[in-house]
Amino acid sequence: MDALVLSFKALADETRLRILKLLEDGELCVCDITAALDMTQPNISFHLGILKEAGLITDRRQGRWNHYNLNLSGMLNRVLLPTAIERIDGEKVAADRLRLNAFLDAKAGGKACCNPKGI
Amino acid sequence: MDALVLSFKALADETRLRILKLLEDGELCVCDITAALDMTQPNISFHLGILKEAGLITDRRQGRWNHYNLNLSGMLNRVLLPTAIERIDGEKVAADRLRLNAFLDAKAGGKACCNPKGI
DNA sequence: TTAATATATAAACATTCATTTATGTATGGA
DNA sequence: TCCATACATAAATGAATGTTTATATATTAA
Repeated sequence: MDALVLSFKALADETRLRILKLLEDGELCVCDITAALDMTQPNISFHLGILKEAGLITDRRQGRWNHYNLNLSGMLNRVLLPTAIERIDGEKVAADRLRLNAFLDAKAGGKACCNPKGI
Repeated sequence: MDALVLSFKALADETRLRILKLLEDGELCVCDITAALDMTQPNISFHLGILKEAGLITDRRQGRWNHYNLNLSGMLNRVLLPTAIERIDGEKVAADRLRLNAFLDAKAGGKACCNPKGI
């Protein structure tokens, strides 16, 4: 039962649902998510830690980047993740997408990853 | 998204999962649940309030008794409740069932509802 | 090898949540 | 009408959680 509580606790937070929603379209690194949600990096790392601890996401280290992905393995995750993601919506989610795209564009423009605007 | 967070918050607590598990077999009044979980009555009422607020259970007042039921209406509940209840298990759940049955037997024996042992 | 980048971790603080104790309210029986 | 019962609500406390600020670690580039 503990694992079940851990999963529900991880899902019981708006910030973490917003992160899962972004991951629906594929893996992202911490700086992508930080830019998209417009929050501090340690805060995002904290929430990613909780999602990972609950087994809802996996991480893949590559150099200094840590890429996070949805973990769709296991019966519980295959029920909970689509059920949740399907219902995550609203103004914040739309704004997250806009900021993420702007950030990814800046990255593609050849600038540094976590500081694409050179600030 | 708020309603979704509310649902997950309600499910993210062991005590509330134990209550849902008991309700799987049919409606119960507050004193039944209080006896089964061996907790204080205001604490049980607190948790029932959160489950009701999240729409996971309904209540039916009859005289001085308030009977609570699983609310299986709505797509989200029809996914979440079975998914959760199916996975709620362990020693505490077994002990809850034993205490509940003892309490229901005492009630059937003609004693007062919330104080079947006359203490 | 020095500096910058990406991320994690730690400490401090604020907030939310669970639990207990105490009290209020409504219902039904004596 | 009075009392006991079933439950809810309020206040107080303690524990868990989220957020920020500061710092540490690891990797890459210059």
